[in-house]
Amino acid sequence: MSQVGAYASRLWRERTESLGLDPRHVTLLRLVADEEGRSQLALGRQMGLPPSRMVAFVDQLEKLALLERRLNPNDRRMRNLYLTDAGRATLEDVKELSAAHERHMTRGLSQPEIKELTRLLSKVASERAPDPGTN
Amino acid sequence: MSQVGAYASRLWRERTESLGLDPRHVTLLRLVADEEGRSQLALGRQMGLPPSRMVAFVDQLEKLALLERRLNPNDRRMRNLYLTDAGRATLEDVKELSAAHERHMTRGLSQPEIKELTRLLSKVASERAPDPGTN
DNA sequence: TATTGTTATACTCTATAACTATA
DNA sequence: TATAGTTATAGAGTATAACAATA
Repeated sequence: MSQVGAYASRLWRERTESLGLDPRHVTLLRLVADEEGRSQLALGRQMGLPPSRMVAFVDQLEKLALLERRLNPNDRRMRNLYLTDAGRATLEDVKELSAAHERHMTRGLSQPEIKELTRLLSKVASERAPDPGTN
Repeated sequence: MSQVGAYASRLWRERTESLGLDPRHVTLLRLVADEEGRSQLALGRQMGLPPSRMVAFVDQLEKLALLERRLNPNDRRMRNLYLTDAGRATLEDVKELSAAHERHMTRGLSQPEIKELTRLLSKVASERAPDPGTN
């Protein structure tokens, strides 16, 4: 699982680089799209990033004009994040990239095998315990 | 696949830390055990590490007295690597850790499901060109 | 006084290239 | 001159803590 996962991650990284992004940029874009207007810190917590790291990621995406910070008028300490039109367009590209990636990774499997692999991996993922355990 | 793989890698890292090692230390120990007496550079190439990085890894494992450098008498530029008795003992611990890790990751699956998952992942892995993995 | 976001700082990991000792 | 290994150095990525603005 680790080996195949590492391979999938590496290939995904290479694909995202064709958009000038890295996988975490993509994750952030997706999270912003899920619910626009959330604060930097809230998104950072969801991604497991400390506030100081979020600054850099948001800076980079804002520099690429894919998202923008807007001051929250109700609490002017907060910067809420919104996609730009370019950001939305980039997310469409990401979806194509993602579909191509999945097709590539599973190209040796039949359709039923893909379904079964997905089911088994989901089952493994659902067992995820917060505590690594003594076993 | 990426998600489950990342999770498996993180847990494996945490387990190896209980031995004061990291996953690449373990990989290096295993490679040395596979064939003792190979040179640093040869092992570094196999792990995809440049010579300067190998120095640090071997230094660390030698400091822990898990392996040792011996000058090759035929070509005194070469340092060939050998396990110590402590290194062999540690590899036994690694095997237990590894078995526990596998049991933990697959604890939600039945025995036939484990076999099927292994088969499908192997099939996916076999579709790609070999590349030095991180384990 | 607490919270959001930013900046400063230090630490780790890394690759590259200079260096040594052998060949 | 070439090769195995080492050391020096500089760059990227990171976490932590100090800081400014706002509440």
